[in-house]
Amino acid sequence: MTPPTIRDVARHAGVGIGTVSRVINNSERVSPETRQRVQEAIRLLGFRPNKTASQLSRGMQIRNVGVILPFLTFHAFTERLRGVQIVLNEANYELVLYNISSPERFDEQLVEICQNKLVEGLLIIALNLTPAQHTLLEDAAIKYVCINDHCQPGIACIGPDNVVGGRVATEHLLGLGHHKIAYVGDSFPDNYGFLTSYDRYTGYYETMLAHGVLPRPEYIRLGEHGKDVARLLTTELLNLSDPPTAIFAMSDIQALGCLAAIREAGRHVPNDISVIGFDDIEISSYVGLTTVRQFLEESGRLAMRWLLWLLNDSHIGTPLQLPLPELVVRETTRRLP
Amino acid sequence: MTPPTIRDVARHAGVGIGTVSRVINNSERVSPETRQRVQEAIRLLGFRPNKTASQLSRGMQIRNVGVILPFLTFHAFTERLRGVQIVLNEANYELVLYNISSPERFDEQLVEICQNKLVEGLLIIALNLTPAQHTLLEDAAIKYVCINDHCQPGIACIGPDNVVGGRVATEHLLGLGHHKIAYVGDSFPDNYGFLTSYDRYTGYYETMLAHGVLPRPEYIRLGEHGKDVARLLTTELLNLSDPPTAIFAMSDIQALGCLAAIREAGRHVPNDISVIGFDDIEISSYVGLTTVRQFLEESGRLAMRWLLWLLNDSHIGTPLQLPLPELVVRETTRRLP
DNA sequence: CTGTTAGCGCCTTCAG
DNA sequence: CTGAAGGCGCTAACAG
Repeated sequence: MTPPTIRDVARHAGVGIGTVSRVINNSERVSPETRQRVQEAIRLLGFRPNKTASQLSRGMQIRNVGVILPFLTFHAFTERLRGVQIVLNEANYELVLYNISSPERFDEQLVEICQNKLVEGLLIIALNLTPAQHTLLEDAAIKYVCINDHCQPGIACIGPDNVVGGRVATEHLLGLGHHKIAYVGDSFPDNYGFLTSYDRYTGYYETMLAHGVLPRPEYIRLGEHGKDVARLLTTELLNLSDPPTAIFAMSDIQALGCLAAIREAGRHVPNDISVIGFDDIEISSYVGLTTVRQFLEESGRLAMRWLLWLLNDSHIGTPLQLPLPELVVRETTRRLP
Repeated sequence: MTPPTIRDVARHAGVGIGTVSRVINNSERVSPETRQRVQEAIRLLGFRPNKTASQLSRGMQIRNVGVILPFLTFHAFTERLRGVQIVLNEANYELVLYNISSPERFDEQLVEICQNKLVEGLLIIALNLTPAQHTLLEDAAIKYVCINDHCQPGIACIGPDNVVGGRVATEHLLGLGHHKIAYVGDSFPDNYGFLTSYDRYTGYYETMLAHGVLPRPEYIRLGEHGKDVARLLTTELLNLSDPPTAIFAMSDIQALGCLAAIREAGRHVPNDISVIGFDDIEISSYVGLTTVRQFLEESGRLAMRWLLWLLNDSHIGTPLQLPLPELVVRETTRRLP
């Protein structure tokens, strides 16, 4: 059944469409009885004005940009959203938020988005595009920028340098005299095909080698993303006959899991063992976690600003760059006695 | 300057509008040269297809609901967003996110939203509506539900019972033998006219009295919302000649501030002093904070489900109820020796 | 106060 | 392959 239109209502109420329009727009120039009749017809038919038509007719066009991301529940993502909002508040765009519930649904949703033509631009956070998906977007004339670890050439993309970040973390630990340094992170590649963990691990591995210390296989603990898995992995580490004196967790959330495991084991941070995370989400400052900052909010700001340029100046300006990951020393790392 | 239309492009390229339409929709049935010419004209004029017209013409209507909230940066709000998303993922609505940057702008934005007619429904989080704003929304035929402490009669609204929550927290502390209990919270009413702090304080105050202990004025510390202010207030408390043995912070974020101050003062939680928060945001489980749970995610779910009912069944069903606030005991409270 | 008439910008036949 | 015409559902002048 095609939904009822203003014309159906008019016929039903025995009035002209102009009157119906007046009623739904609360114009004064309608007699109470007529209004009454029209409103009844509206209720009867379950009529709901078509916003699209209304907008078109009144010549106003609402500009939307979309943000699409996999986990609204991840701090590293919501914190970027803040940056996005900051930029958008100035611009005259509405923000449409798409949250991918599972990897499989991403493609579906992208197709929908392209068909809808609701948004003019799309900010794609932590999601890898296939070539097919690129052309899909191009064809739909939807401009997009990605926040992503691995920037593909020719597409607007910003992201942190995770290898450098891994190095920064590892050098900090090494500089404190630690050699028995463990790595706790996501298995790579993860479900979304991401290599974040791999890169941070690479930074760790190379730095260790460069300093002449060979990372021990039993110190590398990989698992699904999340605090609890990290907690388990850390417990395993602590139970080793020769446990590490420091842990580099690939994310702050996982670092919090490490902290929990260490506390449960009755050990103390940073006296017994040092922990460094990665991301510098807001929580970290609250709990005093030493970490590597990757400028989350700023990445949201930059990316959205770039998208807006694309939309309005229609040429990629100077590619925007994020600062390199930066060490933030707080209270969970300490010089090895 | 009114933006160029498909007709301008057609004239410029010396073709019919049908051809232009075909080009922008990637139809096969266009000769390469013609397409070339059209695309040039498009670029030249900076033409961008009008999505509204396109949608209308192709008979598709996108349903949007909006969520409007004051601080995207507040955990208590973003966690509700998750619940919203969960419900929305099933339904066929897009989510438009409005972030209020300042109290003054709220009214403006609301007016815009009503004029736009972009969204059919609105979920209003932690924002008080004036009667004028109610009728504004009614007139625009925008259904709405509020997540709010104080439900006004006749409008769809759900929210936690803060007085009960305050009682729960206070009773817990009292039950542990504490009498010297401080309250750290927002000044009331806050900038947005909210009485959240007042209500939680009321729960605290009444419970104290009911147990025959008179709250001491110097134990009541009010200030702006945030971790750092709470930290300062707590330091003041600790410097009192007769400091409290327990603190009830009106939010988990503020409780974290208390924890920081206590740590800085060289005291230990929960041995020297107990702390209980309010909200049970995710961070709290990470840091082991005892708190009062107010079912954030669930409130988002319920509210959005309600809104969807309003939109599609057009009558308020049984008002949805949130569970009462509930004690979550973790590691920051302890029986008074 | 109310019905009628033009469009809004685009897509989709339908002839050519 | 391409141009012209009709219509999507609604609003905004107009006449009555």
